[in-house]
Amino acid sequence: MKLAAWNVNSLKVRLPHLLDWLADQQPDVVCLQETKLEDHNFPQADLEAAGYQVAFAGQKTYNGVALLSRHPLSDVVRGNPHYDDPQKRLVAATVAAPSGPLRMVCAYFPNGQEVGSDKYAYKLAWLAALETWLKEELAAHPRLALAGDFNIAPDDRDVHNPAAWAGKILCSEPERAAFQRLLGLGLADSFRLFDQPEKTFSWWDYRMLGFQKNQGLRIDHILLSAPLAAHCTASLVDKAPRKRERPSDHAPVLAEITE
DNA sequence: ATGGTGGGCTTCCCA
Repeated sequence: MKLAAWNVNSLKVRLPHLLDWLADQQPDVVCLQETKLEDHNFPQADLEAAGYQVAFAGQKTYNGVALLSRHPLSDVVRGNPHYDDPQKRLVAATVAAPSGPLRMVCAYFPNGQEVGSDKYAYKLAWLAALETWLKEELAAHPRLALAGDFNIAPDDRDVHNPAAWAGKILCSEPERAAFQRLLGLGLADSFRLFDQPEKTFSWWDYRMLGFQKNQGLRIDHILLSAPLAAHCTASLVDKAPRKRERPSDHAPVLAEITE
């Protein structure tokens, strides 16, 4: 089983990249963020033709998430039942994986813009509500994965220049504490289950030649509940799509789980 | 401290 998460920064623009990447990698489940499409514009036929069932929650201009699965999807939930949010950031579904049902939660965490701003307060409130909901989801679904753009670099290892980013948005202590609370629910950061190359990131600013200089952050994650983490055999960032022309500013992340 | 780039119902907002 190959699970993936990718912030595509406009599915309309990135659909060709996504279709190429699906053909290359053949992931079983993919969580997409920043689709920026209303539901009636979602490219369902193209993705079904590529072999994927889809579930999505989108809106115009901003946000938008989608789940793709080669196995049947059921029990789709859009948004957090504990947090009435006009911003489309969450979609969850149960995947009928060969090894048994897998609860997949696709998330686009708020960016927060700047520590102390209104958007930062929203981010922290959203994180608290996510924790409340996930506790219930985990109780109901022991085999659960939370994947997406967390907009949190959990550790200084996940930051190209920790001194410059210290206390800043995506790296602040309250954000990192919220990430640790998610782990405290019984989730593991799949990437850190393995030895990893230093300076592995998943997002690079379009500006200042960020990618060329590898000035990035690791903010896209796949968290696994214990029964899944126990069977995880690999977790990595696939930088290849970020090297293409007109790329998303994020690279896809992957986790493999033995059947 | 600023600004660089990119996407979007664009002349600003969000990342």
